[in-house]
Amino acid sequence: MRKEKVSSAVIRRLPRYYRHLSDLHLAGTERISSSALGKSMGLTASQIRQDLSCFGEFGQQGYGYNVDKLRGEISDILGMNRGHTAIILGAGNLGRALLENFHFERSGFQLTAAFDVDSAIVGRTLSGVPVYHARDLEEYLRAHPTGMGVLTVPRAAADATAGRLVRGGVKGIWNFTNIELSVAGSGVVVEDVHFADSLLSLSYMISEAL
Amino acid sequence: MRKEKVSSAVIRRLPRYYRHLSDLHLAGTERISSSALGKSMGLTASQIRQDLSCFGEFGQQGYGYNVDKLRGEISDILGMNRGHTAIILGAGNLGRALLENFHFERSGFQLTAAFDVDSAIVGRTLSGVPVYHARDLEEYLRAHPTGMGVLTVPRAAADATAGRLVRGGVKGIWNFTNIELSVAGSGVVVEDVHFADSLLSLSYMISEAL
DNA sequence: TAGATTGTTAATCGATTAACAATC
DNA sequence: TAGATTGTTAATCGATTAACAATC
Repeated sequence: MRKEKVSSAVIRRLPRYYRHLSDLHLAGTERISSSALGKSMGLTASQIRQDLSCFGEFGQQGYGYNVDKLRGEISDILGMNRGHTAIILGAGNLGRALLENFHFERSGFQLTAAFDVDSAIVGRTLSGVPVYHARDLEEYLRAHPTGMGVLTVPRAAADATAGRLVRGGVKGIWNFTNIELSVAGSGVVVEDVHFADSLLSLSYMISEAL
Repeated sequence: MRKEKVSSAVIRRLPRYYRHLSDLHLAGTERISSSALGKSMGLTASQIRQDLSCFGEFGQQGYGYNVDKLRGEISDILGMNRGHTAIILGAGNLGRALLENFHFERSGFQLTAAFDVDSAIVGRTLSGVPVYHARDLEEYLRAHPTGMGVLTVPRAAADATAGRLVRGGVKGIWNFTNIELSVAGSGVVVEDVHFADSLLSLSYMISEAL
């Protein structure tokens, strides 16, 4: 029974399902039951069946799930085959690390451009991606409608840059700056990667264990 | 009423409280009520009071909370003042970006060393942190007991390196590799930063919005 | 004193788990 | 056919929200 509104707990598990199914497929596994998958992922079989039932019926009684078929279904659900485009804002250390090492295309995103203000890199091409001056962002977005912006600018420029992205029509922002963006209500979705928050959670858990 | 076992939902919110209270303090705000803090963070006042009550009583009826005092209490709860030490495993692009740009000390961690196998950087000092050869990890950990390891090695080396860290006595691993480490049950806590999972969640949300 | 706001107990809501008829 | 396993409904568990006496 499909759901119209899927809870964020379920959405957070979808990429994990995708990753585990990809690994299983790579290892040559053809089919798997919810209970076997649950055991390998540390979830209950019930939860897996309940999660999948938000999106449709992908299994077969008495058999389980075809690994590659389910992997494909989940990649569709995640929107990995929609040809999303992305640009990077801020080609400093972190932006460059993502640009040069992260495989955007494996998540279904095509990285089309990077923007910075440093004249030492503006005009160059890094890992096949052209670097433009940040002042030309609006012009670029008009000519090349873009789905998502990776925000790796310095803290001070974060909110202003996010606003420019939103006005330029992006649908989502992958936010690596350690502030909470004030673009709420604009219809744009923001996914935060807060390193500091993550580290502090770890600090808590380490400290508790002592 | 203090709790012995605090839920992970609460733990995830603590760093946000810390960040907001720090901003408020910087902005000169001396006191704040749970309802005002809730409004600015998008939480209910009830939730904030419920969360804090896991750790003690920090407010005053009719007044609210002293911003700087509460900030200090939360930093203690998070273990920010325990002098945790950390090392980085893998000084590639991402490891270097963290090494050179992330302020570990602001989260209470002292970064004492980095490890890599690349002879071009082994022996050098990056941002004040010495880079040793990965083969010397065990020797280092014996001489310098370390609280936490930042795992930024290539995927293929991830699980083996995690095992060496655990046997070397670290209490936690900050895992940037996109695999799930098999160190469960060792008493070591693992905090995952799965870029690809995060991006796929964003992909889902962008795709839904269309 | 009157108003504000806490910490805590009770009520509600949502997510996870268990149970089971349907069926491959 | 018999065994396995699904999708779904019901039961349980936990987290969030509401209410309120206590008190600054």
